[in-house]
Amino acid sequence: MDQEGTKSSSRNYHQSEEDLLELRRGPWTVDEDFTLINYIAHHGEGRWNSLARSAGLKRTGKSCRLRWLNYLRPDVRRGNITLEEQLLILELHSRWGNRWSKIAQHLPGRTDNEIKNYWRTRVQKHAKQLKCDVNSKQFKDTMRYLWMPRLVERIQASAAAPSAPAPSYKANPDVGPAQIAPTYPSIGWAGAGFTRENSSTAASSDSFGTPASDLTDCYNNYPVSQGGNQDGYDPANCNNNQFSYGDQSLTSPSGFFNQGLDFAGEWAMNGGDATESLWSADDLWFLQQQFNGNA
DNA sequence: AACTTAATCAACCGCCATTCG
DNA sequence: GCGAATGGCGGTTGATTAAGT
Repeated sequence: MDQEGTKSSSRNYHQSEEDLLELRRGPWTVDEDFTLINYIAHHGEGRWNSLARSAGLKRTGKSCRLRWLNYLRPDVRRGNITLEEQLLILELHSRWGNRWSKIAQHLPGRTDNEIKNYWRTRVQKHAKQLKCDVNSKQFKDTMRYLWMPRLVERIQASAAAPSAPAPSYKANPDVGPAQIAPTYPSIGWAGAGFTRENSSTAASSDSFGTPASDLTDCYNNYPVSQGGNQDGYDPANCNNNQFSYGDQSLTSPSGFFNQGLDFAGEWAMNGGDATESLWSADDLWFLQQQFNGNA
């Protein structure tokens, strides 16, 4: 068992290891950060417990590792999750579930913790609003046939003309002159002009009504699609003019969400206000009716 | 302005798998 | 081969901040 486990399990019986070593807990100070960064710069990562001791940090190795990986690492991206990242998270989560670390590997600079937080605070919130389980088929269909197309539409609209009304969404949409190549970071957008400095501003909002970045630069840096990866995730489904998910069609198999797609299109035709949350009161009413009628 | 509620996210917890001696 | 140490992961908590009343 690890140090923390030993510590917590013995807490009620005798003086804990934490007390003996006067281990610190809670938020990291600037000095601690500096010490950790400095030590890793000279000695590298790994062997976290001994690293913590050698560096003179009164922290557990776990705590040091977490602080480094989630916050101090130089390639950690901070700031709002972009539309593309949201789309990717939804897509990958539909494939792998709560495999946060695995999902994070496909979002350069994002940590599993950040993605996990995003999912819990944003996605699960909407499941709650819809009074359905986040793992239910209904909610998954909502994501796949309504939510993700909206994201795609917003990405396309932003790329085509950031200030113009968004085009209506259609299954197998023809993007037009924007010619975005919606490949995923897992297969190549890593780094390409996509840094902390240029990525996250509060210029617009995401599909949940939370701030998102100005995406124009990101599209310009999309690489040409490459082949499928080892996880069986085939980005070839995304060519230069279309965005589709696997089955090439965004028509719900049951027809359950086709109406939803229609109103998503209307939503877009009405301008898709950048400050609007994903679900308006009408949307919620509509979806709840759908759930109640189809549950 | 004061208070309450909601949202966010850094940090911790506990478990499991792997590595090490 | 075995037990301890360590690393890694997903789940949860709690402090802080923002928004609403």
